[in-house]
Amino acid sequence: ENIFDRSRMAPKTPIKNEPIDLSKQKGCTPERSPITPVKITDRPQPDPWTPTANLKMLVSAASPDMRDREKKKELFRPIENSEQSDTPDSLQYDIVDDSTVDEFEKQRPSRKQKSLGLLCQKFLARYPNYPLSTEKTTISLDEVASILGVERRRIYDIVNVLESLQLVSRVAKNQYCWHGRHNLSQTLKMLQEAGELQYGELMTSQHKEQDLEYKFGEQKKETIPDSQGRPLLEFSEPDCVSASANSRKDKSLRIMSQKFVMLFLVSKTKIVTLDIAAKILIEETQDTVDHSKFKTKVRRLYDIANVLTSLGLIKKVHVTEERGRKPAFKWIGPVEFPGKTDELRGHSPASDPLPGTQTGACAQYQTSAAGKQRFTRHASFNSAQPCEAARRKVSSEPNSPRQERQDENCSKMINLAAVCRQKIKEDTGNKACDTEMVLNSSKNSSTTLPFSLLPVPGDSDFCVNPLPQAVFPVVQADVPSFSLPIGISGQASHPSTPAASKTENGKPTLVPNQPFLCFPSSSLFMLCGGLQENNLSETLPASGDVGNRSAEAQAAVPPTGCQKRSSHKCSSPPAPVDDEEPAAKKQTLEQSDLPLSLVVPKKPSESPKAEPSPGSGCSSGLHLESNHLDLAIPAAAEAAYKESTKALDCQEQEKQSQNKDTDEPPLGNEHISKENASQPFQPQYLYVQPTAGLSSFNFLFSANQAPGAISLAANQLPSLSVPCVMVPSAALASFPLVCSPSFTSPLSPVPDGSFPAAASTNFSMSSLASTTPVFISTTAVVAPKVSPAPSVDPQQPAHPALHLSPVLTRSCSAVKLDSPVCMGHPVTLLKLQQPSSAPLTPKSIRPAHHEAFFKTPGSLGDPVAWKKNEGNQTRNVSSVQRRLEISSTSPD
DNA sequence: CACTCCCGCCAATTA
DNA sequence: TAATTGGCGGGAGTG
Repeated sequence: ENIFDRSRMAPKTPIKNEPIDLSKQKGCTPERSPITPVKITDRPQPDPWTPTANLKMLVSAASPDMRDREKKKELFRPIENSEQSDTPDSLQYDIVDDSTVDEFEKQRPSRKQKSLGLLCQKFLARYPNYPLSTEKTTISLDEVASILGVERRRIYDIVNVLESLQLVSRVAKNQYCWHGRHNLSQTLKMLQEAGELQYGELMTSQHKEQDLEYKFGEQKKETIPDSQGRPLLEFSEPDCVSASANSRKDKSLRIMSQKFVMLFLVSKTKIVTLDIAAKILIEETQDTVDHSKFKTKVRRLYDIANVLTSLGLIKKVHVTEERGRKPAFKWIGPVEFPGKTDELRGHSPASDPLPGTQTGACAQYQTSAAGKQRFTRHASFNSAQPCEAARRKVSSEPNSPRQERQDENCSKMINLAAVCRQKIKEDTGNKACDTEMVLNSSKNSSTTLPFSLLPVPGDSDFCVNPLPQAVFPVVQADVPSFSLPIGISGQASHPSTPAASKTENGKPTLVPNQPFLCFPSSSLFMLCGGLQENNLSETLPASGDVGNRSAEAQAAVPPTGCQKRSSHKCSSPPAPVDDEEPAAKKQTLEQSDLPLSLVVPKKPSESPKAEPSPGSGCSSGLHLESNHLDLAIPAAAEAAYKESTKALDCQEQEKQSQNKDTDEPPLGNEHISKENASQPFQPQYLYVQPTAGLSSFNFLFSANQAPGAISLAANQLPSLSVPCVMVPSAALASFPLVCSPSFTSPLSPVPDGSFPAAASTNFSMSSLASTTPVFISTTAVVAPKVSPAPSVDPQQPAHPALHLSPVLTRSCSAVKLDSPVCMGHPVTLLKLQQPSSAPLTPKSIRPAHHEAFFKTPGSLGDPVAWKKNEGNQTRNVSSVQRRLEISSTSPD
């Protein structure tokens, strides 16, 4: 807290605060004291206060509340860090730009600033995603409310949702216990299972449910009506545990939240429209859907969605239907929880080896709850009973579990990697689609998008689960080597890591090299893989210019990357919320916290770091900035990181990287890789987050040069000359991997023409802007068609429009063979319009700032500070990145 | 105008 | 009874 506060503080202080400070301090932020107004540079007087502002000041002076709000605003900025904040030491970075931006914002607190999503981010920023087992953080509602400058009511909104996912649990009045995401995957799994039971039926029976959902929400209702309500309820009802009191609670936001999440997990497409969700959630009301009630439900869903978005579990999208476009949310969190892991199973309380597992969750729950309370209401999982038992049993503290969890995470990650690999292989073998399908198969026969299914790595958690089946939609095996976050890969290589052992479950076959990367959807990542080593079938080293560029980019990036976000400076904003927002609104990222290691800012602004190779189209264009390998795995990674790192070299790397941050720009990867030993050189991919404009596409650029290294399946991607692959975000989400195929001449026109300059790496997205969806397949380009009206027939696999058009699907299977990757653009490209690099926003325009950021704002001054907390740094970075993006995007 | 969703009243629960 | 929670919906901000 303190941390950001400072930064915040500083800035604001000058103006409003001063008068206020006194008062503020009292309650809110004591922390401030330490603050030194570091960068205030700008902060200056902010802005001319508008009359309103003045008024506010006065008011605030008079009323504490106002002050609080003010604070919020202020804090607001800092918040971005939030995620990472837990480790907060280094925070400074923000400062720099803030001034400009902040001021604006400050001045007129737009509604957005007050949004629940933002608030949630701030909230999340305060706590580590993967808290150490030992530490248990308790959250005081009052405290948080005051710190964040909001009314307590709002905190409840956030906490209730978090509670539904077991990120927190209520310990006592006004007291919540922060668990972090350790249990998230388990929780999700439980929800998924519950969801299948409840909703699944529908689905299975009706297959389409989802289709319907997105397609026709209403119709669906009909079909499902009965089933829906009831089953859902069950789940929702905690009763199992102790239903006792629920009246009110039943409706509670938390239950709604769980149901909402269940819908995503059950959904094939992973896309749920608001109205459908509302209808489903109204359950009982099915019949009489009051309009008002519906409206209310929708409002609540927005609340929930905002929180989930902040967690990086979903993102806003629009589904275009016949009727028009509807707001919808897409699940970008982990998708498959292969149940397998023991833990996941969860049900068996006793069995769990790890506390972390469900049981663990339960335990925590209990523990936290131990005292008493509400868990009854909370636990809505069906499994509750077991849980209870478990809980009771488990009185053990959460802590221990946590640690284990972390380990688990690591292992999980590893597993994932393994899985991924396998998948890849499989995919390669067949169509990825198929595999996916299979995986998913459970539910949908319909071809959903192949990719959609994939587990997304939003968080490490996701990764965590061993996906037995997990398939990566990835194209082919191409790259077998995704480098996972280093840690992982490293681990893989090093047996020593415990994780590895654990991982086993998923697949024994972990290959060291094989790392996978999970991308959080939002940002750009560089992935390092040992391409060379492996041959990525797909990844072609882009030999050509592209390659070079990419290489350059790599070089540039890596270094930065190496720094990892730790270097915050690099900060490429990970598509922080804002960015996306423009497009989809935001993912906010939860991920942010994650270690996205390689996040690249989309914005072209300049890549601060990269610059050395300014030319490199990629870098320049994309801005890749920082990034680091780790990234791949998101949050988990972090956790894993820490621990694993130790085991591995990661730490060292990080540190080094950190150290280097500033210094070494290029080569980060190498360093890392070396350290890892596992891979000398990792091919890197850059994943570019969809910018606002491009929301739908994701690009992956191969960074590596190594040309020959990759042997694609010969043909696989031949067609694409472009080094980059665009993937529809949707697809991407599902896929962890994307490979850039070849190098080919840069300029070679892309079929679609979509990438004019593909070669150059600079995408001019503009071309893309055209709504036409572009598919890039090695072999063929498929024109996606939108099939708006899916055949209702359940049998037919009509895909929801959203997903790839059926064609794709098919094509995938068909085509895919050839091309490793199927790129479908999901639905229509809604947001492509802007090229990522696109128009800089005014803010973005200013290079100076960015650089500053990158350089590290706060840090500029002292890198050292940063270094202190490595872990933190990462986070910080991310935050920074976000920030950047935000700034850049915001204008939009 | 539609979509979002902030705000905060006020009831249900708890302490 | 007071405080804490949190449902709920008016209505404002955005696009």
